[in-house]
Amino acid sequence: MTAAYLEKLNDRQREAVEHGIGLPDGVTGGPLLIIAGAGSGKTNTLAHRVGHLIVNGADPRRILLMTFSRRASSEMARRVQRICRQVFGDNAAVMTDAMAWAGTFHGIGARLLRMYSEQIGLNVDFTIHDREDSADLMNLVRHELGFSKTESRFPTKGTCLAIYSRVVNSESSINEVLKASYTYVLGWEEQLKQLFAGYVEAKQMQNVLDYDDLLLYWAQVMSDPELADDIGGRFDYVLVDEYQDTNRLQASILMGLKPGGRGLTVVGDDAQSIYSFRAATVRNILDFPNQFSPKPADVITLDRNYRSTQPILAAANGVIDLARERFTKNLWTDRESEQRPMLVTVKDETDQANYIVEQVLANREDGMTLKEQAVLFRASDHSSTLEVELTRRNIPFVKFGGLKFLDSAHVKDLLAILRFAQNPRDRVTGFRLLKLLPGVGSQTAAKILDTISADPEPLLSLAEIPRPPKTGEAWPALITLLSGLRNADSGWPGEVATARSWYEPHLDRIHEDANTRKADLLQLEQIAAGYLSRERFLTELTLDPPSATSDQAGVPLLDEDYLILSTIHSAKGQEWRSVFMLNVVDGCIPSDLGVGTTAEMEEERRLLYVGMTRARDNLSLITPQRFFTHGQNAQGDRHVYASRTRFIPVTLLQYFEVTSWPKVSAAASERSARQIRIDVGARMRSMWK
DNA sequence: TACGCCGGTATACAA
DNA sequence: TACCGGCGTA
Repeated sequence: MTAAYLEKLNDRQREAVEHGIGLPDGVTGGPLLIIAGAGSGKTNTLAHRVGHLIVNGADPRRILLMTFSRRASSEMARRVQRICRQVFGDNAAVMTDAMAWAGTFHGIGARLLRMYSEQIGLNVDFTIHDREDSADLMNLVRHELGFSKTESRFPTKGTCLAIYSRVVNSESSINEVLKASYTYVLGWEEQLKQLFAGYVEAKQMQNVLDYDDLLLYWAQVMSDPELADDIGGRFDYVLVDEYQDTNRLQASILMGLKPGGRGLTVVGDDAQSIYSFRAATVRNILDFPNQFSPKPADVITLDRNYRSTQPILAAANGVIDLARERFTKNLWTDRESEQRPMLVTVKDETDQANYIVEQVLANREDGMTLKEQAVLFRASDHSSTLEVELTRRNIPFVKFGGLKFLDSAHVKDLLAILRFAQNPRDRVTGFRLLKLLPGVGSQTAAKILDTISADPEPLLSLAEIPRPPKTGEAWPALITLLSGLRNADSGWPGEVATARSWYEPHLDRIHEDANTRKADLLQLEQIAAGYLSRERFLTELTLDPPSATSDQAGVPLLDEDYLILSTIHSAKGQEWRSVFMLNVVDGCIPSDLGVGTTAEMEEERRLLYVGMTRARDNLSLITPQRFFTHGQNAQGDRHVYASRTRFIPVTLLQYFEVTSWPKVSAAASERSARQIRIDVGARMRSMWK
């Protein structure tokens, strides 16, 4: 019996889907590595494998499926269901809804840690710090230890956290990390050790975990043979997507879950490894097969690309061919096209924006919707000029990546109320909340938090301490609010509205533009309504923040047509008919910040490759001759004259249609710039003669 | 001790 | 630019 859905796969894909399934007596197959190039049907193949497992009798509750983001996770679930429907009909949803263990590494980690909290001595009500909270806590400890007043400058909170995070995620020593990436702080090694010890202690006292803890605690749990057996025994199959972007800690967890590799499948593409700043290491995927003995993992390579036209692929292959180290083969396709990708020179960022608007509208005239087109860039702020132009021309767009809704102060304030109610030992949150009151600064807040955290019921003791001077009526109002939240008076999600109505007067007092911010708070309240409980809301919002300003359900924009703006990182796994890449110049790609080592440079090259391989039919790389930069060095804001990215040397130009825009006026404007019509300088000088 | 002002300096991408 | 620490004032 051959299922119909298998017929649509190519031989390699089918091999990957069927690997180890249908063995006698329900024996689970050995470890499998699928090397899947860009556009090779990776998601589809993995979804088919999961679907095929379920169709062949695997228990969906015992499948662990880890993806890179929740967006990827829900896309996967959708496809699995579609596949299962071909066999189970309308009952398919019952099977796929039972796939409770699909999510990100961090999300799954958080769930398991809550489940096993008692066994590992963790309070089940732990809250999770996002990056900013973690940095703030690091800063508190940094102050306590007196490192903020050192003679020569101690690294900032952000740098400290970055170092700490890398040490944890790469499973290496501080010394190794400093030598590799932070040589300029090598002199602070001892102090950093002290700081990190204090940071870890503070987190434990306050019952908070940071992102890294979710993996670190999980890995620690897996080092206990009994617990490892118990957790690993929950799952017959473990599948991991985007394995090239996992770090050593994640690999350790995986090996703990399935030491022999039975039922283990990982999928990835070393040419698309772009997350080393999060300590991801391409070695994970390269070394995967030989982790197992006596027989290494089977490897299946998917190198047929179904996405891009041949000329686009030729150009992308040309770029990645120049990489120092390569492991995967070139991709191939039979999608012929006459149209080579464009390499367009424009005068500056304004012209870059104008060119894109013109092309996007022209494409739409030709029947391509805005949603089928995307503009990609290296760093979030590269799109600002374009955003202004799109807004001016009334072209709707949604931006992925970069600064998010959740990062704005007023949203964090409102969340702080809920988080403090959930975990009143969280000092960072407590500080944020208390400092909203008039007349309360760091000193007063610290005293209050010191006092109440000594009590087994901090929120109850808050009501008993003397009212801090200068707080007026704001103090009893806060007490009422928090005790209401503690007793769950308004229930969920009603308490979000309660918190909001408490916060709004403070918002008015603190911010000039209170009204625009209030709209965000209403939106947050809507989002909250989609979650089952306060704990779920806070956890999932922290682990998987909306990746775009309009990423939430219920926003009318989702029904409309809009252009996609995205960082290259956020564009991972996606595709569009037409792709524009901004600022394909040295200084942007490669970023002038990230070119310290060869490894970093190579990652920048892969980043360009990832961006280019998102395109199906049209690809335009744009190189402004000059672009605006701010404050990266002593000169501050200034224009920089740019040249084409070093990743496209002259030898690769054959793959592109090289042109400039606007066609006519480029030469003309250059002429007029050279021709001086009035000598202003001379006039100024003559004023004083 | 809260808070606004000022000058120096870091450093994107993101679960 | 945006943040951070230091300083002066209420």
